[in-house]
Amino acid sequence: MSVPRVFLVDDHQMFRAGVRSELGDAVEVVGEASDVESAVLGLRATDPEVVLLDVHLPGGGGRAVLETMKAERPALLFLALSVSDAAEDVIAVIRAGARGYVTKTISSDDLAAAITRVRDGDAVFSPRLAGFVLDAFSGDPPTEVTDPQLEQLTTREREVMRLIARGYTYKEIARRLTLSVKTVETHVSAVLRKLQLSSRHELTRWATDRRLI
Amino acid sequence: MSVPRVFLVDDHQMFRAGVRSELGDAVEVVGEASDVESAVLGLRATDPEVVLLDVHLPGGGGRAVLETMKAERPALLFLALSVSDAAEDVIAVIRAGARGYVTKTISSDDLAAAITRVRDGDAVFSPRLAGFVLDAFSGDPPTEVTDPQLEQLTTREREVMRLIARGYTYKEIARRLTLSVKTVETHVSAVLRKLQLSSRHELTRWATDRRLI
DNA sequence: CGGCCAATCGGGGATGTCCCTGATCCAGCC
DNA sequence: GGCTGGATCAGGGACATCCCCGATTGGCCG
Repeated sequence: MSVPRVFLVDDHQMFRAGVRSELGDAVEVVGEASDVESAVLGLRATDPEVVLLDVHLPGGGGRAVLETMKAERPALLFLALSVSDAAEDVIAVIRAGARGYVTKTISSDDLAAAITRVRDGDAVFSPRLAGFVLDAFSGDPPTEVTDPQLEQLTTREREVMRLIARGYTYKEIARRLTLSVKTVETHVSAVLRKLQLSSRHELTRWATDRRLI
Repeated sequence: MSVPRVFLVDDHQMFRAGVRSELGDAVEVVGEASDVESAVLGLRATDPEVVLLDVHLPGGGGRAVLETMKAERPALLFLALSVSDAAEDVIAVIRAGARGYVTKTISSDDLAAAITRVRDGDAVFSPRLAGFVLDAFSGDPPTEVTDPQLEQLTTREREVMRLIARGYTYKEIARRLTLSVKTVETHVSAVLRKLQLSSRHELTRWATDRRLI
């Protein structure tokens, strides 16, 4: 069994050095990059089996790399890597086609095992994430808080509201939730009307005041 | 000149490995830890000059380590290290006694230089952070910050930038400053280009982090 | 004087935002 | 079966945002 050929994408030079140093024998690092553009160029020029992909990346985030490459190289396997264990980050990157998601607290042994398993076709998740990942793909959203204002909103409207408050465009939200832009517009209108607000900027402030983001 | 004796505190094993691997000759790593408790124990048992301290740490955060140790070992120098460049994080850890703050996007050369400078008594900050850190501690003089990013902006651009970050539309800003909408557009474009941002939403976040609103 | 730059304004165009009307599908309820 | 409400989508329009191109004025400096 040969070691997996891996491409590293992470904007932290120190972290990339750690991966090379700790996984030296367990994987073969065929290239690395620190932003979206150089990642795409590097992936085109090399032939890795697994891409270790940081989620937070200058130039568009890890999803940008994923979406660009999966069209031209569908066989490429992505293992997402992040400091964040937020459900949205996980779900978004999995929806975009990643075959696994681990946090940066992972040990070198576990990371080597995760890379190998992804190379062999498995999906891999950090233990803490496994639960709600399955939850998100086969169940209804977890319990919501009971805020009199928030209660007026349907669950779908609440999802859209959070993304709006974070500055995502309608188009981005549509892609993220697998909806049409028009449906997003409908939900946004409903949210603004129910909360008696008049723009996404006011909504951002409203959500920030309530610590919803 | 001997190399600095360094103690690493970071919950990412991979990152610690990166530091050891990249800074191998420039520093002497006398110990490391991945959480608050073992950091305190390790620091008592060793004699480092500089502690490289992650801000987000299981068991109470980097501040917990700082506050525990500065009582029993006041001469210990702390260089805070974080993925975050948010003003709150920086200010809190500096208040607690850290002598510097760098983000994890730092290169190995810069990190080695930063550690040595802290060992020699300097305070070190990532370029992007230097401005508002000084601002936050230099007290009342509302002198414009010496932020390299902010300095690129002309006075008029700064006025427009503040209003944009507060959510005013171009039309409202034009009326308020007695300008044409087109002039406002010009200024906004210049601000976004100079700060390398791509939308008013990002600008809002940028300004909020820097306490400019 | 000639060059540079901050500040001001315009045309035109590509998107993004927000609202209006109207439509279909499905689930629960009386 | 009829009714209601949640979720989905479409067309069209008004306006906002952001970019490209351009222009003029005034001040400062070598």
